[in-house]
Amino acid sequence: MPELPEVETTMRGIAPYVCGQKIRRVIVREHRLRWPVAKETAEIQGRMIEAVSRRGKYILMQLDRGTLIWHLGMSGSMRILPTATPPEKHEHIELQLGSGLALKFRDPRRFGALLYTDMDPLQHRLLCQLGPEPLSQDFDADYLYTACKHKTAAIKSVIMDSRIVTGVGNIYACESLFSAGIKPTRKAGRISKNRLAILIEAIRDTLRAAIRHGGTTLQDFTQVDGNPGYFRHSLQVYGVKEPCSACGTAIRQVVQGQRSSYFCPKCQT
DNA sequence: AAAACTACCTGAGTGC
DNA sequence: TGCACTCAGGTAGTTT
Repeated sequence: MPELPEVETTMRGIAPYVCGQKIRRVIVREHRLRWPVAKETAEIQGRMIEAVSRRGKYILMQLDRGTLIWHLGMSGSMRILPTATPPEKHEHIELQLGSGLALKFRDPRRFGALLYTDMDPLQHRLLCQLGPEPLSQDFDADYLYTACKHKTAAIKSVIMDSRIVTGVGNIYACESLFSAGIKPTRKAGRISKNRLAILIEAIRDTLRAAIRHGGTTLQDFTQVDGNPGYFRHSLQVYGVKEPCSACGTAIRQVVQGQRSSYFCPKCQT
């Protein structure tokens, strides 16, 4: 499931193949994604891709004029393949490049998106409300303590709120809370600043480790070369059937805000 | 104001 | 074998 590490892996994977390339042709086989594919994509033929970056779970593709904004949704992935490769099922969008290679976007569940803006993409209405990047210095204990203060919501829903901090989804929220020894259902306003500082480091460490492993593949996600992400083998609680690796207690699964949370009832308080 | 819930979607897995 | 059903989750928008 594409969270920050999967998006980062994808962005790094495509960058060497798309930066400096001219967009020769755009094919949109299915417009009905989370939002209809931006109509401007019909007019970007001939433009140059100058840079690729990431903000939260969005991939920004800066052109010589305008910016493409991609989101992988829940099942999106990107591949770089020879243009002549026959499209796979659910391969909705293809950017054919001057190199003879093509960027191919596949998304079975169509929760992804391709948007376009002529303005500063960070001011786009979907991006302007995003909180700090979890790997940046802005995300520190003072910030999180202030954000959590007086909140009665569970800490897990707080760190999954993209306005508080961006890029943390269900899997990495569960894993980070396990690393920090904090129960996902604990009320955010009832956690000390010291423990929040530990949680911040746990989030950073978890995300960085996942990026090193090429992300987590449960079903659809693939790296740009088609390989899965290998962080699945490092998961401590998410979807884990075995007892806790630290203390041997059975991992518990509870539903929180329509999402499954996994935690060790002994290690996490 | 904040928290909880809903809709969007397909494929994998389960049980009969 | 096949059908009906449940579950998975990112996030904008709606309701409580």
